[in-house]
Amino acid sequence: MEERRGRDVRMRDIADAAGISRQAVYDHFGSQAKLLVETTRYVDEVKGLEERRRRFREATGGVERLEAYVEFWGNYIPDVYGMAKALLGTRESDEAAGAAWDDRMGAVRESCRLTIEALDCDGMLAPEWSRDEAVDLMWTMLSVRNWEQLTIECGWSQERYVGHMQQLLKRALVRGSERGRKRSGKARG
Amino acid sequence: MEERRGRDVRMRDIADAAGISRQAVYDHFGSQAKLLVETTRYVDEVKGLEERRRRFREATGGVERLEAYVEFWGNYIPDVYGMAKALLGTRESDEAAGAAWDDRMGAVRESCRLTIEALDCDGMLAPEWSRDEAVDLMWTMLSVRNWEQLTIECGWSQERYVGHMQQLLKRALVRGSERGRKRSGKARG
DNA sequence: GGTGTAAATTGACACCGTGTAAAGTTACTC
DNA sequence: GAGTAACTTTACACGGTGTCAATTTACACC
Repeated sequence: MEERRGRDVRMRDIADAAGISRQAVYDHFGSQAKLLVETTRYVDEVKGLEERRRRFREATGGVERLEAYVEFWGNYIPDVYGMAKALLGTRESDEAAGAAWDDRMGAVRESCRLTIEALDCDGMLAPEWSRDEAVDLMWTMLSVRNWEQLTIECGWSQERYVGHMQQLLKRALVRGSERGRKRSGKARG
Repeated sequence: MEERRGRDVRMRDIADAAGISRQAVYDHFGSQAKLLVETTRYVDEVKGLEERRRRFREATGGVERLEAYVEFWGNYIPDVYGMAKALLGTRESDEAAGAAWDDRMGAVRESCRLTIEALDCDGMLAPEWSRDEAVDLMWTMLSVRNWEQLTIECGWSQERYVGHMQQLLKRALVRGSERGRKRSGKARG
């Protein structure tokens, strides 16, 4: 899936790639949707989702948290893009795949909520945003589709994507939007 | 398509809705993709795309242009959402549908380019953005997917969507991001 | 070696969607 | 009444998912 970027996820192709019969795939996973859901879980484990997320949670201040989360999630997307694309593809047609995707996106949203709350507690949430709306916006900006469009279609590098997203969200959501700083990503203690 | 928001665009359903046989649909349009492309054109006509676009082009200054375009496009999306969704669905599997979509999105991108250039000519493009990157960003922010997520999934009203998008893009892209103003949308002269 | 069992294979098939083909019907025109 | 265009009906090819049943392979245990 990663190689083919989510295209050609026919059960036939998967079976061939795995060197087993199509039927064996069904014996193991039951259906395409279930296979995708399972694989998503597996990939999260292999790619160390929890380990990475932990680093983000260490950040306490609102702005740091925002920067940390954009960096974490923005750099996680490319690792799971193929999977995500495949899931997205079956989302419309399959209940289970849809639920799995929504679940994932719910987790992202939850992290956005934590970030916005931290920001608000610091008194740094720009006054024209309600918490909920700020969460909605941050969550939407960080969608896989947007990452796809900016990096794959527009050709942005991963660093540019993360940097611009951090900057954009700070400008949009942080009170007094610190205009002076260029990047404040990882070079801080 | 509008009623069902792009789902169930099987040829069977379309034929039934039109009260004709499935075969007749093929006789008229040749294929699903062609039907979608034709319908897109038709909808543009009915919904007065050109007429609406003209109003946007009247704006001259960079910032006005940005506001006008976000208002124009942001308010156009809901009128064509069902169509867009259907096109998006077949985009992956069909060449022609993909081309039609890319063509549409290319037009949006072009308008974004005009806007950013106007902004730059006014000396109002924030210094950390290159023209190309600013276009990429504006174009991505205005994607149908983002509109879908914010309005349909998050429940934003159309006015909120347009207002926040204008504000967000101004803050992100305009030098000195005018923080004072609340909305400057449709109360134009 | 012989038996039992679990995993995998093979091939057939149902179902659904797109798209094609051909024969027949309806209705309108000259 | 002949011709023609639009439409219907029926059948079918193709590719994808998912199911089923019979069979083979491999391994463990006595």
